[in-house]
Amino acid sequence: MVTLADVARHAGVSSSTVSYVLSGKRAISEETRRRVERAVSELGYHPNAGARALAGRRSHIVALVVPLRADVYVPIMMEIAISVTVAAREHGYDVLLITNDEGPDGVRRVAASGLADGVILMDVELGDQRIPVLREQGTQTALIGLPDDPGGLSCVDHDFAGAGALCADHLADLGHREIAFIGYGSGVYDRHAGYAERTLTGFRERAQQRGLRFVHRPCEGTYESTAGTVGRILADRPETTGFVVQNEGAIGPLLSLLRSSGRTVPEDASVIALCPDQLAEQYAPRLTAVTGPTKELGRIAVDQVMRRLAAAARDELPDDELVLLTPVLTVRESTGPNQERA
Amino acid sequence: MVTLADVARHAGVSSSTVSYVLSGKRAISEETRRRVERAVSELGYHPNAGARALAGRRSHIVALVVPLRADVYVPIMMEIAISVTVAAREHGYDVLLITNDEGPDGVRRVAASGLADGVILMDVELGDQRIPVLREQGTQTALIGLPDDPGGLSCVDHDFAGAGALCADHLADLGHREIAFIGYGSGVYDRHAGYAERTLTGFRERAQQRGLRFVHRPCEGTYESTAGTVGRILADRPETTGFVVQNEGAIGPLLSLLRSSGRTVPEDASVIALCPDQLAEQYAPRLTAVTGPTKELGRIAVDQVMRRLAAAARDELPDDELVLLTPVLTVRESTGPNQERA
DNA sequence: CAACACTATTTAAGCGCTTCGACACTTCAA
DNA sequence: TTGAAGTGTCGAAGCGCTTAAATAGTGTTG
Repeated sequence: MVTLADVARHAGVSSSTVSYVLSGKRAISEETRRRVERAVSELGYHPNAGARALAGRRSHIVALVVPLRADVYVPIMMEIAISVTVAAREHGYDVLLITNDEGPDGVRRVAASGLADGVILMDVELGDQRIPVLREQGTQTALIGLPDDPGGLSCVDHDFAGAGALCADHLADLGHREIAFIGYGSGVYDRHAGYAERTLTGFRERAQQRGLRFVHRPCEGTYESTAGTVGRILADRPETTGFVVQNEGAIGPLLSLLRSSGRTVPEDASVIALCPDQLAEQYAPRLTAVTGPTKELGRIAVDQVMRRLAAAARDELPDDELVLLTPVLTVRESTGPNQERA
Repeated sequence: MVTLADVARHAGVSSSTVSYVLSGKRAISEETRRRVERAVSELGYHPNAGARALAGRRSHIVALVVPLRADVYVPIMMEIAISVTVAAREHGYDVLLITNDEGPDGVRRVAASGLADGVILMDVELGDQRIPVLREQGTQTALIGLPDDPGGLSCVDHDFAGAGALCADHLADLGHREIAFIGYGSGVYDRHAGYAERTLTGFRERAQQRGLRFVHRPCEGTYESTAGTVGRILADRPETTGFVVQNEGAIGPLLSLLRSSGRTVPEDASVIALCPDQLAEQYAPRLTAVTGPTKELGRIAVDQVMRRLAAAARDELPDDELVLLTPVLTVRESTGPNQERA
């Protein structure tokens, strides 16, 4: 193993000089810098992470806490995880993956041991148990999601309420008056997952403003469950011409069911999905969809943690930031004017 | 911050005694052990990770290298990542997430800095550049996937060849003679992704043994691409009654296209998918599918790394293990006897 | 030209833990 | 009764790095 001292000897300087060259925390002459850099690359030196963490009181690691649950669309989680990792690397940080099965203890362990300098929490629930732990540890934290009380933390999330409103507006603009909102399984609403509630609230408020009649139906996302839900909607409210789907698993079944009930999309029924564009493109017809910039979520969360860390290093009190990303409506082939009213 | 020394003082012993209580590496009297344990919990002590890594020359971290590419079914990657993380925790290890955009350098950095004690590589390609790096660093490594030369490494993977053979057998048993294999995009085959090639080889060999005629068609997995591919198959080989799909994105389109070409599944055409059961259940009709135990992959990879680490700690040469997990065929509603031949 | 400021480098003191060897004490066979 | 072996605890030396303080060298200024 090559150490700082080896590099120093090889370059003919003291080891602190090497350290300063590497960290840039002190002025170093051009000549010395070059000698050190040559020694570093000739010896293939990589600073020992443990020693660096111990002496520098910084691990250069952020922990990313991911949910174990699979009731959210998994590719999104992965996309966030990857964008967090890539963004963290740009700050010289690595990412530790923590699953939520340890609960608040996992977060405490990682923060208290100094394993991670900061924490990014995904899938935040209202009244999340991990938040008080992080607050009391004084760990720099960013949430992907919105808690009830974001004091002392930075947050970033999609503007789900705005996304819901966008759906309502689009269907209203097309002349639809009778809408069905097919949501996540009831478990998701039971645990007050913010994204589900906020989407629904945003949709509901705008729907009321625009004079839409609508029902919200939770749906587990399996074929059976969707068949039951959609069947009941079509039976009870045959006038329904607009469908909003938030549960990715329900999209395929919904389209099949509409077709087999004799309805053509978009002539007889309009379908708008709250899902990533990639998924929306996979169906026939391609789906009009509302989505937010997922990769940005990860990147912004990392930036927030880094800013907090930098402030704390200067002994300042970090700002609590709150960023909501604007959702985008992409009109494709699954929505059209309400023919009934023509 | 609470340190070992604080705990020692509070318990009235020396700090080495506390260390031995915690590590169990030396005999400690019942009485002392209890006093120390009480002090630990009263003070809320968590050993400093950096110091532990430095002194013990073990970071208690394994790196998991995930692909950036999205051409494999992402939920599987996530499932593996999570099972790795959970399994690692059971050994007292944490997981560092590394994306492949750093290439071999990422792996080198993490290994050479002692940030990770071991590495788990996903999405291994034939002739993978990261493998020689790991070998020369002497890092304990497990691969999820099979490289061309697994010397000095442990490997675990699904038995994709077996999975391909299982598909051929099932269709042959049902009397199908003219099969289309709808694979991944051609890029996947171009980079010699092992899983794609091995599935195809396993299928091809068994198909030949069983006297099946078949074509293999790469397919990007979008609706358009699948429509083109399937359209050509139906036009060129109208006798085709069996379909094997490996690209998850192509499943939905394939089913739609068969339906709109007037073919009923499974009466007129049998479809068998190489995909997770959860996905197979989502379609109508539910798909007969071949899949392997994904969670096991992560767990076994972790076990392999831990065994290698333990052997290396005893100054032994770790065994190279190679585990192939047997795939399982689940017959559902999308396959049936070939009616043409009746 | 002394006094000073400024720059570049070194010295040395830890960071909090693990672990080796030493030591005190007990037990037991010779 | 003594030496050997075993048991439980402690002291101290690092692990490889960062950083404050000291030092040496180099101009600048009154």
